[in-house]
Amino acid sequence: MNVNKLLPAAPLIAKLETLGPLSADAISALFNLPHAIREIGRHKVVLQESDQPANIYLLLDGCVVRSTVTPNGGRQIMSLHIPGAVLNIQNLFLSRIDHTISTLVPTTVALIAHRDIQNLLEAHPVVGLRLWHQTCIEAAISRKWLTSVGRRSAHASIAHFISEFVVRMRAAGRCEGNTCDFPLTQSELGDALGLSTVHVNRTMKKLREAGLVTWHHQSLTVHNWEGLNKIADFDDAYLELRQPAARD
Amino acid sequence: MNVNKLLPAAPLIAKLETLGPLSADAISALFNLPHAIREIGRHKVVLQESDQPANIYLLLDGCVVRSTVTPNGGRQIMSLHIPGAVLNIQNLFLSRIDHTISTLVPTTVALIAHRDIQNLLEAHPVVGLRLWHQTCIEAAISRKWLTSVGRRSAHASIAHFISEFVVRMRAAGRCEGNTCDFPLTQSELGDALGLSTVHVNRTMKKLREAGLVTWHHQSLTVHNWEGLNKIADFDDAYLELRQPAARD
DNA sequence: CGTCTAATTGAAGCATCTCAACATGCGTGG
DNA sequence: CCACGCATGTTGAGATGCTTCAATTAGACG
Repeated sequence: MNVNKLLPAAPLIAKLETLGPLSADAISALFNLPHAIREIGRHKVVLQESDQPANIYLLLDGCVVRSTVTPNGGRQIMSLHIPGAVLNIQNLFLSRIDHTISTLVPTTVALIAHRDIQNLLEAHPVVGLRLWHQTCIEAAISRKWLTSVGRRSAHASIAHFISEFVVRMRAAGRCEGNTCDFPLTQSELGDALGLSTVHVNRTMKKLREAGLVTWHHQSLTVHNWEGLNKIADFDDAYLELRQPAARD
Repeated sequence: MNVNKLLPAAPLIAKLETLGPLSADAISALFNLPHAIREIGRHKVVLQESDQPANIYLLLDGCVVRSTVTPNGGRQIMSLHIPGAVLNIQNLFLSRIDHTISTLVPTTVALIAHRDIQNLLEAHPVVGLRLWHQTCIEAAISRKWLTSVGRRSAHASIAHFISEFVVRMRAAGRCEGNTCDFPLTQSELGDALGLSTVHVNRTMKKLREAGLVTWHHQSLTVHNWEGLNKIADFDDAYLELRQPAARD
């Protein structure tokens, strides 16, 4: 554990602060968490099904997905995470994980001991509330994915995925205009949406021909945001990216 | 708000206690929450998309689902809740809800003001941790559903749904032997799994003919638990119903 | 250059859907 | 107590969105 250098917690803090204020003390406590940094290559496993990780993993840079494999060989990607995400906060409560977490691109994570997180949460309960809030937002994202996979056509499903991804990347300051990195392959996009690679390819072709998006070499550009959102039935409210919680 | 009668919190407390111990003080605080009871008929809306509920809803009896409707008229059910569930704990953080919560059968809920929950969480932080834990388990359930809808055949998908439902009902003490109430219609089961009513019907017929389950008049019996679990690829570990959290 | 991964396209098959008809059961009003 | 209506379940037949298999192209990288 590196207890001398500060934790590069800026992406996490930025994310938590979109959810509500954090005291200077809490922020300082986050920066001073003991931690180890781990660099992981592209398409490597971070945590494996049935692991009982002794640490909490904070995503600093890169991109990871949760996935499982079914007996017939199919793979389902269940969520995607960009920097600032805490990958296994559930391991504060659950001992095992029931899925695999793996990288899409070269990725950097920080490992933080359960004990240190627990101490921080006791000293700064507001951090726990922000992290719980984040858990709730991820649950909302998961529900949207379920709706895509269950009830939307391949076109709408892919359009929704792209819309959500771009909005999240923009909120994380990782989008230039209408262009951002897009770290998935067509095969991985299919695994996220319950589609075959072939069908993803054909459907993307139509979206491209309709002038909505282009996608080359891991870089994606949206040319017609409103058109894309419309066929996606996309509304970013569930991502809770702006408004301070109003209450009736 | 009824501040005189005790909140019938037994199902909630039983559920939270499967996750870890609660102090007698915390339990007493739960029983003494000010609340209002609301009885709701079958197939009624409890909370509607874009509502900003002023209360937290605790499910005391009955059964509810979260769902949304897509522009093409499809409906996706994203989760199902049995007594003991807190239906909108996310409204402690998020002002609006992005889906509809509706009853499957006649249902009783308790309404508790945000302020009273917040006070309780400040006085008994362990209750917050248990509820957060529960949020994480619901997220795990949601990931399993996504896997079913995205990558499993209709047979496996329905078998998985039934397996999970029966295990959850049993854990809640609402199962007699291999028989329990099954509050969904075939159409609703289809909406949960992204299938048409017709296909649910045909698939159920095959499961019945294979001697796995019978289902009549809202009552379901599993005749071959191992066979059902096998085609479902079902393992109940993600429901976290037994073991106290071991740690490496 | 040769090798590997990812993208692309064609063709055929099938799991699941849609449309449509009919059966069953249950609550309600006459 | 019967008749009707409505929700739910059941079955048939035809249509289709998506899959699978297979082959080819294009880029990236040592």
